[in-house]
Amino acid sequence: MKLSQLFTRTLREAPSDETAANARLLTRGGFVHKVMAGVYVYLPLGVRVLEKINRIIREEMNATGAQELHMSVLQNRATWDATGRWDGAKDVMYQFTDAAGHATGLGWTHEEPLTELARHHISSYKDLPKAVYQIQVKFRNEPRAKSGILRGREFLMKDLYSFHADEESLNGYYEQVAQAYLKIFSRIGLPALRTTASGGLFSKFSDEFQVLADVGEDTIHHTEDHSFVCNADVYESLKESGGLPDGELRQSRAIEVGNIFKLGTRFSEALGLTFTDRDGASRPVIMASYGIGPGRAMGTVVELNHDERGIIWPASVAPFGVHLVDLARDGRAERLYDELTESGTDVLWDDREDASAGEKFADADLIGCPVRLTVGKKTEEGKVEFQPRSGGDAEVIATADAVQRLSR
RNA sequence: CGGGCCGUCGUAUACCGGUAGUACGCCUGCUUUGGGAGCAGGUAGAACUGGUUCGAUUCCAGUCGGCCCGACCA
Repeated sequence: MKLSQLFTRTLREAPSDETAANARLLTRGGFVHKVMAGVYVYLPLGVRVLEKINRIIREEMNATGAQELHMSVLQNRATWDATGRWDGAKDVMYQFTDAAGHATGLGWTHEEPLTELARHHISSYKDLPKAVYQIQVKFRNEPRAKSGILRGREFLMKDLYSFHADEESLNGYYEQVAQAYLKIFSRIGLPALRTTASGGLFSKFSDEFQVLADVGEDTIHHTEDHSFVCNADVYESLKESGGLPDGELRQSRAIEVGNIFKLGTRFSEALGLTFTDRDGASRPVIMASYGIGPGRAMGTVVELNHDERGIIWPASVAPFGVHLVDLARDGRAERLYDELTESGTDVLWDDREDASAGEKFADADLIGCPVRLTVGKKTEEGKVEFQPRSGGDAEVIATADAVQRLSR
């Protein structure tokens, strides 16, 4: 990608009304654009990051045997009346009447429509277990959007739903997904803590995945080594029942990047999702749901990985692997760009004629690709300056070595 | 939804009851190129409505909008 062709440009200063680091840096770098409170456009650079996050999620979800589908955003009232949640959700769900007079809503979660859908495809114990997921936009009329892209009214969610004939199957898959979640966050570069939370519907507890950060809106209690972590909802009841480990627990703010939840038969019973068991009896399907917010994960990565000059993306989710600063504009950078591209490395080539060296370096720091390569008049023929964004000394190496190092 | 702060060119800011200025951006020309270049010229702005006033961008009220704290967040 040539920087001269990029749709967006960077801003020298952040909008004065944004205080969250993720909003300030993502806006300055041209990753996102705020339309209104809690509603952000993802610009080309932002989409590249999101797509890398989503690819990781898909790989790990597919590895559990789950299959991707794509639900509708428009939902009808009848589905929601089956569980009584049409009225119950009226504060959070965008509801309206369409031109034909039908009560319609925008999806803020998909348990009801997904359960209804599953009735068409699950009717026997032989059809179980099954798991499907989507990466979809969700709408929630949040009373207070906040913290840049961390809490919006329109946001992406990966939601996975699993269907089981018995609890043993449910518990086994639930644990499998918990492990997949830890793997996903690790690959994204987020040190997520599996956190005991209130169970709500079916089981005593659910699991949240929390990343320590001061901008987080959750409070968690944990041992120093994080071998035990619980959220504020269950802290008191664990304390009363002696469920806490010995010793002093720390209290920290954290961002919830994922949540997994056993639903039991709440939705299957309400919507008539049953299966016929071996003995011929009709039983409700046992369900669980599992969510990750890819946009929130992206914002969390920025919160954890930046300095005063800009973002420092982990290689796994960086918009480009390499930011190639071309100060010489004599064809050498272009040859390097071609070589790197052919070897499978994503390169953002700053080929601008009218930008100063300082501006190019500043933009490279701001956009935050993990490696900056510089070709300038000072650079010897056949050499290139290699500078990791995360810090450390710049080194001048042969272009061939740079290509080899980056293609690994 | 309660509380607080705030709305001035695209962005960041200044000033002022009477003419809206600066920097960056953007456009033109020339000169520049290893840490946000220089010169010259140009472009573009007071959220909306009402009130006070001879006169309001400025003061007052309402509306709309943004941020922060809290409540809320299957």
